[in-house]
Amino acid sequence: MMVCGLSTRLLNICIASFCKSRLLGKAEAVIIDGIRVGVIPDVVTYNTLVHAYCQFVGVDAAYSVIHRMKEAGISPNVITYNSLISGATRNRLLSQCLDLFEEMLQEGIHPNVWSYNILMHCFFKLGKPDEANRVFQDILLSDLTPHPATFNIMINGLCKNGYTDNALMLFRNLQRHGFVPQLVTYNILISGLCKAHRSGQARKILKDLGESGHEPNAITYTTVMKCCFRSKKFDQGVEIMSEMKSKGYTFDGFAYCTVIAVLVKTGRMEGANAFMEQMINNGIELDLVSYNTLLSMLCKEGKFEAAYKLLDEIESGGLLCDKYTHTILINGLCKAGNIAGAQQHLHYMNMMGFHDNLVAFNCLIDGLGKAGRIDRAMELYNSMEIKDSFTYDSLVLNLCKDGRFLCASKLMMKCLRDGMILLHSTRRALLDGLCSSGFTNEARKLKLKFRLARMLR
DNA sequence: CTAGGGTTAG
Repeated sequence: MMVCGLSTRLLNICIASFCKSRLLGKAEAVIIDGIRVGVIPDVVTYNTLVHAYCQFVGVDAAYSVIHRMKEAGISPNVITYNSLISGATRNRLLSQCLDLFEEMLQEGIHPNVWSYNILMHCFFKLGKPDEANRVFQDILLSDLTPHPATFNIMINGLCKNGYTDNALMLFRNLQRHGFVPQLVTYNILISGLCKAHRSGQARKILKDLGESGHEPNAITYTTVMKCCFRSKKFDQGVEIMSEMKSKGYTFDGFAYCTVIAVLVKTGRMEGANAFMEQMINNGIELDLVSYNTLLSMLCKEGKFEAAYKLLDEIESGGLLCDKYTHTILINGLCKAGNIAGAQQHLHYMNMMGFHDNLVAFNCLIDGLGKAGRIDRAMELYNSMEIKDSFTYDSLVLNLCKDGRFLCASKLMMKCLRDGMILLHSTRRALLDGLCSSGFTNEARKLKLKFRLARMLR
């Protein structure tokens, strides 16, 4: 018996190692081999497998493992279900999350605090902060002991759903009640505040972090670096990067992509190329985001042959191009003046099931407008179900450039009715255009509407 | 079962 238990433990270590390296086939083979020589897999074996399938394949594949474990006479436990629910959350499948939760209760398995943490995270991820808050309150009122992650998930969810102030308030309140923030907590807040354009508060939290005894890690540095770049403090951003290097942090794919993207965006191609080379030489495995970053580099340099080749390379490597990949190429083609190529790729993108990629449509609208084909841009606009302020900005500006101020003005009115306020420069171009072509009344009317819209905001 | 950082358009 003792020997058998030990063997199962060894089996589990072996399975975990294969699963970590995404070698699910090998993990399965080891289980079969083990059974042949009398090593019986236990609930931990199956849970490891369920978790790996959730992460690398999908919840449905993981679910079929559950059938197999039941057949083998092993009952799933709370950890099995937590893995499944967490997998469904990653894939934004809310109804599946709730179904699994229900199923767990029906199986007589008691959810633990992690089950509720995952559920909260799920509600936040799907933009339902009220539901998440209800779960949070339930945890506090129940006899479960909240885990520090419970608070972190709550603070992060509030930030991501636009409730930065509530997140800060919760943070301070918790501190008053003896909650000791972890490094993650600081990272969550710094990121949230940066994204909400509250760099003053972000700096304050960064200072708190420095005084807390925690050492900022690579995630902290990447977050702050991104914040610098967004507020156009490029030198400061690069400085942070070298500080990160000198402290010996691994400069990982996240950090590299942050820096390379900003170098590409600001046209510093030598630097971008140098870092890309460094990233590859350092043996960092390229994932889809890195490939997308590389693609944006090639497009900016006008190397479209290489760009198309990269698409094939991505897919033959087993990755699937996402909406970013398509948008980057379509935008690149537009900016290079190859509208036909952009249209062709948009068509391809639709065929691949990305009809809802608004950013790509906006790129083509802008490209068509800049190429003097504003009527074709309007046609495309009319065929679109969803539009945003980027759509209107491009159209209004290009209509103005074409001298069609009344048409532009009509579109502007539609925006205002929908509660959108366009860029100051766009509004200026339209007002100036209307005035100089004698439509002073129209301009006056529009100005009044702008003022009203501002008041209603 | 473990929350946090990276890629797209005006």
